[in-house]
Amino acid sequence: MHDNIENINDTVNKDDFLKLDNQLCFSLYVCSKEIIKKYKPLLDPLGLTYTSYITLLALWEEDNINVKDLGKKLYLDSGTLTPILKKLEAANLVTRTRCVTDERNVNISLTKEGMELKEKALSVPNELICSIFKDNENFSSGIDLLNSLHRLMETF
Amino acid sequence: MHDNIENINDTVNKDDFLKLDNQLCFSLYVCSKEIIKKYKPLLDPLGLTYTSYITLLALWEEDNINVKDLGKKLYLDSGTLTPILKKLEAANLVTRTRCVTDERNVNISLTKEGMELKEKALSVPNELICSIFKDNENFSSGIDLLNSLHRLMETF
DNA sequence: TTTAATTAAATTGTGTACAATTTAATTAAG
DNA sequence: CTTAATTAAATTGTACACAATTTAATTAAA
Repeated sequence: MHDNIENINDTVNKDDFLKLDNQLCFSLYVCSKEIIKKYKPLLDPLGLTYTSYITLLALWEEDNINVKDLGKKLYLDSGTLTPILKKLEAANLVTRTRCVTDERNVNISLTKEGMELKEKALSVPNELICSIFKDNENFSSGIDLLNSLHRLMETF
Repeated sequence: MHDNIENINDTVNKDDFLKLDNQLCFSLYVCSKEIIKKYKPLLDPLGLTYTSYITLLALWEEDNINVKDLGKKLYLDSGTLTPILKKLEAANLVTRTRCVTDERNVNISLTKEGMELKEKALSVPNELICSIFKDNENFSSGIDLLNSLHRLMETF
């Protein structure tokens, strides 16, 4: 590993590495936040935050899933999910029930309202993309780029 | 704009768009969080969080900058920055002083300790990259990819 | 100039994130 | 079988992140 550090230093000035725009994470961090802000006007009418939206996305893909598996899909732990799921329950979009065969698990299921909300949410991805890109030329390359990035990250 | 929506629907099923892995933002959001977690063991010894680290990065690039301009660089508002800057001040890394010519502005300057911390932080970017990538082959393409993505986002 | 509008920070309130701990249930080991 | 280890959620505590409001200072307009 030390060899690799040396390799990088051969070609790039160490000081440049601290430059904000060279930071691997900073770009991701800013892009992510900026896009999440773009979701807000689209999700507000549905009564959803970004986090509750992706939670429902996961449930629309796979209903009746426990908190642990949901967290694995969303890369969120119970500390984040539990309060969000309680709010979704209070909004009558999901139910939270202890699993009868293993009382440690809590199963999350969509209610009729939760399922119906999907129809309203169908337009969100397109609206988001329209609000980001002027035209759709860049779109597929953008998605490919991000997916490959995501796969790369999963090798962590 | 409606034309563009139609174009997308011609090629991609509307329902597929809701699939989590097709989500533009979700990939960014997860990658960003995962990398920030990777910073933690590197920043803990310096007594920094990720946000205070990028704040110092900005100051190491440009010292003696007011909160507004710092926020523009970091894409953070005063609601986030003020508490962080107060903590950095309490840690003796920066000073916060009202600008004499315009008392509305607060100038942030590095202390001697704040400047010296940069030397310790020089190794962080390399260490981070080593902890993410097994080898450094993918590195420059990764940075290019993210920089182009970032530039794209700045056209919002 | 005296008020009105603008601007920069700070403050307030809400909503994540996540580490660490706790609680309760299940499984494994002796 | 009974205790020990493990597991899943929930809880607790800390730290952002940002919208909206407030406060104080500056600038613009009447």
